Amino acid sequence: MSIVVIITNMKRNTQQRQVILRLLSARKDHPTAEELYQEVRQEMPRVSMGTVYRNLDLLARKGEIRRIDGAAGPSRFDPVNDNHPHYRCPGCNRVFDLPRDLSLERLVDVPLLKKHGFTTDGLVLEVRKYCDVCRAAVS
Amino acid sequence: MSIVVIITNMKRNTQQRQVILRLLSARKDHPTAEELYQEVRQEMPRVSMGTVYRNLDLLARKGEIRRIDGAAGPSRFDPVNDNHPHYRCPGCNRVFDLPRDLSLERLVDVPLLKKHGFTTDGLVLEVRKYCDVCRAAVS
DNA sequence: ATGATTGCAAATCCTTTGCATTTGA
DNA sequence: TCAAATGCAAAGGATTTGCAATCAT
Repeated sequence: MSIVVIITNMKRNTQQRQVILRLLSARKDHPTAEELYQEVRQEMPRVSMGTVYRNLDLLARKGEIRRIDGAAGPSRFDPVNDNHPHYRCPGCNRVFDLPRDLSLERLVDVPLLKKHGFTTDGLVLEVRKYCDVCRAAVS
Repeated sequence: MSIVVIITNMKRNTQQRQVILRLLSARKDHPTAEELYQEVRQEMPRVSMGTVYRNLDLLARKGEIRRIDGAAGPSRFDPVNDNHPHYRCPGCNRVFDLPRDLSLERLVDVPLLKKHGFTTDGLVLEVRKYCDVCRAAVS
């Protein structure tokens, strides 16, 4: 049994935070912090990268936006060059293969994707689950 | 029309390369370069991080292993906090939403995942396709 | 008033790279 | 032999952080 308390203070609705959120929301693609910084700078020339990063992180942890990068932290490597799906342990952040019966083809409608012109090559599917070690640690 | 030539020299089967590949293959999880480096160092104390990185990169580009990190490059942010799937353009590396009719539920067998204890929260599904801008540029 | 947030700069983390030396084919 | 690959150390890009000043409540 474990109780997780997420402390996400965000007590002030600053100019910077509003502008960052507004500009991010106005975009159809999904910009990097740097790209957003350049845009924010147009209307707030004195804003700093630190502020952009801090706010994006805060908003993401509060659940108002989402950070999209399979990778939390450094790159990981798989000896098998294949599109098989992975899961990441929220505890230790390590990555593992899904059990063999949960193959990509069984989990994902690959033909439908192909019909729409998306390549299944380089496909990324990552889900989450506590690994055995971390599960044991909290029980 | 564009012809892509991938030049991946790898003319020598060095001690370092063999050890790196053997140790990576022996693992069930998917280690970072740093984790692998620590392991390689046990049997090759003089190996350098540069060599580990260079070999992992070489092996990945040759297709013998796979680099797994949704993120090529810096983090990207999505104003919608939601599990919707994305595609990445191989040309400009930007990230976009899939068309609405390709919803997560339509593409992925979420119930099957849940039945196996995987959380669909924080799920990452990323496919590839050239964006309109890059498609126009090569045609 | 006062504590959250900022700008700034330095620090940190991960990764790549230049170069002289070593080594596998 | 001799280019590929290494070790080392320095550079690079992305992100975080310490701190004094500022600003929202």
